[in-house]
Amino acid sequence: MRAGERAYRELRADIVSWRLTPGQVLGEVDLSERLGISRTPVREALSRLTADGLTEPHNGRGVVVSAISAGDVRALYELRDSLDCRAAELAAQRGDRDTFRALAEELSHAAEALSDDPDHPAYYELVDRMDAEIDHAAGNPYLQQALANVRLHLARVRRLSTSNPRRLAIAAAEHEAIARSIAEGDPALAVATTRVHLKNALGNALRTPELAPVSPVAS
Amino acid sequence: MRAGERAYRELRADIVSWRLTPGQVLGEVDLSERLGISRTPVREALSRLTADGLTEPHNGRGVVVSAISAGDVRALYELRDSLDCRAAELAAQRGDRDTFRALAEELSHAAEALSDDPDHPAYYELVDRMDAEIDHAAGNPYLQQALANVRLHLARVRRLSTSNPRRLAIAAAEHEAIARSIAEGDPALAVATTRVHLKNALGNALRTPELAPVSPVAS
DNA sequence: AACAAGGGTTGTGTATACAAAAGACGGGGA
DNA sequence: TCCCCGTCTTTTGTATACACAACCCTTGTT
Repeated sequence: MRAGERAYRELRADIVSWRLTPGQVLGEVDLSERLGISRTPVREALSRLTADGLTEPHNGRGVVVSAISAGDVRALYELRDSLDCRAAELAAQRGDRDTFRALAEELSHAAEALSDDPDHPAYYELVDRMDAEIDHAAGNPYLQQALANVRLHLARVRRLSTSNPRRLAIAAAEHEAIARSIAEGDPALAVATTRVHLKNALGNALRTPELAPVSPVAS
Repeated sequence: MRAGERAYRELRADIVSWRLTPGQVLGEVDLSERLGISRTPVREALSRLTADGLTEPHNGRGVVVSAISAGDVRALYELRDSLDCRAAELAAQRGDRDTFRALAEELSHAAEALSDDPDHPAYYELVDRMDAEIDHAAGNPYLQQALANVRLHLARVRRLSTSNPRRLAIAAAEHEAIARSIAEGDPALAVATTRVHLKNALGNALRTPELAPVSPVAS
């Protein structure tokens, strides 16, 4: 694989998983030595990260990992509400009903899988698959790209949120409701179920204590 | 100014203004010679353009200017509807009423300015200012960035659309209605007026004959 | 002792050289 | 005559070298 691509994915994973914390300065020389590649692909990776909003230019000198505050989470959910509701609405109009019926069925059995694994990878894989199916059903590449960007930032928040089994069980039921409303081809209901889910998800995300109340200046 | 930044803006302007047409292959060496800079900043500019969606990787070999079809315009307006309506809604909740009252007043007098200039720069400047005020009032940087991306693509379409004075006069009235609903602090009305405007704007944009009916493969 | 000026150090922006990979073209064989 | 394979060219991907700018530390002066 191309070195620049590898560097980008590695750094992105480090940021999303909070191995790199906000305020961390990313110098080109440091990274090129740490990753064993030259500065050129490192520069490419850093400019892509900055375009994604995961890093910010730092006083004209390098880039730093962006902070993410409770206000950012609210703003992200505001945008996500617009995008997810529209995607669900379109999916209900255009999607394949059997696909979403099958997803709803799987989600109804997800409660058992929740207690199996400590990090619940099977559940998150299922949610990711549903997101992908909604994207595909909406059939709108611009909407899809905007959603991908929002999900990137939200993945960062999710790694911080406490994923207690109780909330996950409720979330699974909410996802099932969304899938069923899409399967029934009911756009208005798809919007409503999505909105309900996002309202609860935001409430849960804001319960994260590690979130800075306001965007802190990286010191 | 940095050479990469200049190259990016120049190429972006060329694409948006259709001086570079879809399918045009952008080679790094060609561009570096044409712009009088080395390949390094050219590469940066091209990767940013590709991230914006204005260019696409071409068979693993360089990039080409993206095509934009009637389907793309529909998809863009689907996304724009979600984003603009939400922005107008938030602006109606959070915005400064006097600002939008003043904008509405200016727009009500825009009809006269429409006949003055062949390309109507004063009118478009006013619309851009209103967009900026809505962005500011919404106070959501993520929404703002998503909107900027959509507007970039729509600017490309607008350069192709026939801007007949009749349509522009109607559009000005629609914008005035949006500004007034925001000034009155009525979120639901702001959404409604925005949606009306977008519906008409889409109809006008789709009347552009140069738009490929489906996304053509660049030959 | 504090502040300012200057030099050194560090890091980015750009250019260029080198390497690698992916078509294009031609030759040879069936 | 057509197809396949090898080589060749062209273009991208990566490395490195150089130039310039910003910060920091030191030193001298007030």
